[in-house]
Amino acid sequence: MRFWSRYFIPTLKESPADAEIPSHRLLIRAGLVRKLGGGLYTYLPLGHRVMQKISRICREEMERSGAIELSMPHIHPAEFWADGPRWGPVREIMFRADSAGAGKRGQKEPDLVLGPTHEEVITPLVKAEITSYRDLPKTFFQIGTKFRNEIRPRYGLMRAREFSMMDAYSFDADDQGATRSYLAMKAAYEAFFRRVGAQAIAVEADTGVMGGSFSHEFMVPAEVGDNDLFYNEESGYAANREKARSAIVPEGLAVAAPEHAMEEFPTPGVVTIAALEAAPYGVPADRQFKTLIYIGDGRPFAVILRGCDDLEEAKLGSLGFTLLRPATPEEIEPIMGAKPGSLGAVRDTVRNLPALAGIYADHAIRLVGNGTTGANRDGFHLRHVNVARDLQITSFGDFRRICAGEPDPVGGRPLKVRRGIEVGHIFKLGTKYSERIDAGYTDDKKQRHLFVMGCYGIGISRTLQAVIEQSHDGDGIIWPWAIAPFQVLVCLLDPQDSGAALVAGRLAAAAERGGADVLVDDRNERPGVKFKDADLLGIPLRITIGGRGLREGIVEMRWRGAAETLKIAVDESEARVEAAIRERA
RNA sequence: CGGGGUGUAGCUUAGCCUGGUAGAGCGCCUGGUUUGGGACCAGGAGGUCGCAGGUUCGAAUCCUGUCGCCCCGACCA
Repeated sequence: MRFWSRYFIPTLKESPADAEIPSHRLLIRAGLVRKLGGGLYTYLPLGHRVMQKISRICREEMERSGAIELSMPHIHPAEFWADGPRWGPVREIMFRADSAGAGKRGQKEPDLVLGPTHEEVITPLVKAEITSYRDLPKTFFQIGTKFRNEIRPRYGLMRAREFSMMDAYSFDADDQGATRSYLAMKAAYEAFFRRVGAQAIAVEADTGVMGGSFSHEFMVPAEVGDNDLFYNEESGYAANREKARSAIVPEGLAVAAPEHAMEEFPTPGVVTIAALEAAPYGVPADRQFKTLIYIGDGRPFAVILRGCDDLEEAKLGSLGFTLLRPATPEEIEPIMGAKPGSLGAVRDTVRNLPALAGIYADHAIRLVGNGTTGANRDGFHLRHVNVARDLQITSFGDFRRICAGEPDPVGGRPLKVRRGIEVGHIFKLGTKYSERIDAGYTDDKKQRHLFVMGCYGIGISRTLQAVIEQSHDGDGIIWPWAIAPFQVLVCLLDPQDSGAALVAGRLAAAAERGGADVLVDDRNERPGVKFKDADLLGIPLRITIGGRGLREGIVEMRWRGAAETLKIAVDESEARVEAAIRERA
């Protein structure tokens, strides 16, 4: 039981100017956090309590799933990262942790870095400590601080540079085992998000820089989220934008037969899809082939899409490149023979075909069949180009960005789209990390194999804010019972009245017997101030004790977010409060 | 890193265009009156106007640079 007058809950009437979204404003106004710098926050006592509760529930669910808790350093020798498979892309967001010293070593490669996650630390550990199939499988987890020099911290705890994360790593003997570990973790995640009161849904996700074979993201639907989720409730399909597929191209659709002989025609100055759509050409965008040149790990390659489609860059990851960027016009011209705007992938028109690592076509171009594309000659295009007869294609794949309304790939129902906050992510990694550092075990036939790994993360601090974003009203936060900083607020309107204070003490004790964390507002403030603060803090159950009620022999009980106030007789109030709490908890 | 914005008291801000003693509300301190939805009165403390240069008799205000922060883009838990 804590007394507000002796605790520390600095609430604010007005929002700080730099908080834009409701959850960020409420974090600050309700006295949960204060900003130290961009993406850096102090957890005040209330915020700290919520973090502790979320962490505890997370720990319980991880342990229930069989995962084993440990704790790794935050500071890592940089060589562990340099030896790992993703140093190149990841180092850009890593802080260096070298001696502040006299600034003498600033330009050198770092000796020490701050951990953004721990695959590069735990894989060598397991390599050294686990050598037999008898010790598998194992899943380890920890809950702690991560450091990422995000290019753009945002929205308070939503994307911070220092944040709290639960990270877990599974090691299995084989692929089936890894899938079992993955599914166990997925179930643990679902239980965790349910318990903390977050309405998170699992969606298929891209594996990104993490690599690996498949993955799910856990998303809290919210307008302020920066992920697009495509879904259909009836079919149960859900995926994020990077991964989402649609069934606009029927299975096994045959490419239309050629209709005419291909022919070149002049298109002076036409370098966009839109210009070719316009008079005098009048070629609809969905009858055009768009040819894009990218550089993947230093090698150029081409992607063909319908003119009306956009490339979903993340989907290029399926081609196996780790560093991707669009090619520059200077890089393109010597290879293709033309500048962007006149490119095509028609056989024999590419000037230096061997320079291309491949020509990858989106399935949807089969819907076009015969269309128009660039001639690899500035100012000329080709019409009556047939996908099968004329285009030089290495392989087909899914590269386009899908749109809401397209049929979902499971049942063909229209896909809907909404925004979401990513609060958790699970990856089936495979052997990407174990192979890199040759981490493996010996089986019962004395054969050596690589560990098949999975890795898993839950943003603890981000979950905190996502819950607020999902559960608030115009007056303040509405905490789910399980993670509320306090579950019961005893609102003592006349702290000077010893009779009222006595009742308050008894009710607070009763609430604690019921299993609640109790805060007593014993401040010398006017009732209006206390009520406003109570709503702002969002403690689930408020018990109000005031002179007016006591004269009638009653106290009041009100659930945050509920419209009605329950009046209960003082004599039965202790039993009623205790019972109400037991029922809720 | 590109684009846009912003920096004045603990918080929210006015003043800046058109240079001339830095103002308000909240919060805080003292006293009094109040006390069921952010009270009222009286008094008070608190600001080298982000920082550094420059222009000027004079700069919060104009110019240059720099730093911080916020928002939009690519990335992430």
